[in-house]
Amino acid sequence: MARNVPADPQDLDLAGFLPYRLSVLSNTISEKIAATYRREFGLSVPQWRVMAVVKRYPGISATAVSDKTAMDKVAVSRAVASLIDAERLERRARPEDGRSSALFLTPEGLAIYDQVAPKALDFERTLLAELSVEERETLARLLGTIARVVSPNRLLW
Amino acid sequence: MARNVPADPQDLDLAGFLPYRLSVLSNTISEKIAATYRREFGLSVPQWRVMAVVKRYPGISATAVSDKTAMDKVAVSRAVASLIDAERLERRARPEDGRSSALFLTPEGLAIYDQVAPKALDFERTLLAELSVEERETLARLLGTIARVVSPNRLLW
DNA sequence: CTCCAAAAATTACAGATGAAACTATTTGCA
DNA sequence: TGCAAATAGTTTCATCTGTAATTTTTGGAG
Repeated sequence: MARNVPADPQDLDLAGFLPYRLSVLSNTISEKIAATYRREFGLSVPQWRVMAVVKRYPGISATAVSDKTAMDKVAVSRAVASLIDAERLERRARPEDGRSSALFLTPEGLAIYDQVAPKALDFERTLLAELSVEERETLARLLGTIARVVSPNRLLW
Repeated sequence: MARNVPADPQDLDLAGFLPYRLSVLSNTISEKIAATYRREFGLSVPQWRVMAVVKRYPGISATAVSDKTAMDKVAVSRAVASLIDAERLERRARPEDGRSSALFLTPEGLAIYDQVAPKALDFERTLLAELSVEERETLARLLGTIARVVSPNRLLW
């Protein structure tokens, strides 16, 4: 069997390495949430993110969606195209700027949103169920501090 | 301009939604670390993860690497194949089980590990620089609690 | 005005990824 | 012993993803 070598202080123990733990945790969580709306509505993660942002900011442009979600602009473009194709999103021309367009949920898109959003929030509640209110606030604050270290210019948080 | 619609309690505000924040934060961090070792050593994230685990557990099998890292077995297989090709990893047959094999870092692999690991740890230190020792412990504990909710059967943490 | 750099969005291409099928080996057990 | 089921790992194929190039439109310098 594999031997467990004594830890060198220079050594990187993945199990205790914050970036790694965040990555595994985040991927596991994202995959679980995505599985539900993929199965029920055929939505991908980028598609769902676009829908959530457009719901909150009706008439937003694709570039602004990209800024708000830290998604690649190509990913946004593709998600928007497929959502429009599925008649879940509508694009209207902007009179004041012919380069960009304004995005809105269609009634069908809104109906889907109204089914998915509560499930996502339920899932978050489950995640946080074992933390006290103070612990939740602490977690949010600590993640915020780290986020600001990583991307100081990001406005989202 | 896009209007900011008043928040419905049923609404999902991405900026405050934990799974989303974790995802953006984790992807940003992973990308920053990966950029350094990709540029300097041509290592991908899966490759680096395999190297880190093999360093810690010499002679480990590919399946065990997959379990420890929550990586897909296909991803491990490909990372191992490319690392062997680059002579950074060595595969030895297991006399007791012809299906699996034992993985080791080559001297070159170890030399790379010894250069990358300190940089990764430095990066982690930077991330945590603005947190007190107690806050770091709290963060680790809170993430651990959530991780156990998400995957109770996972042994890693 | 006219021209050109910059911005919004899409397209093209190449590399990464994951599910499912496949091969090889081992194990359990009738 | 013999053989079905399970396990380790690889390959295939279709899809996804990111980078770079392209298109269209705008806005500002001269």
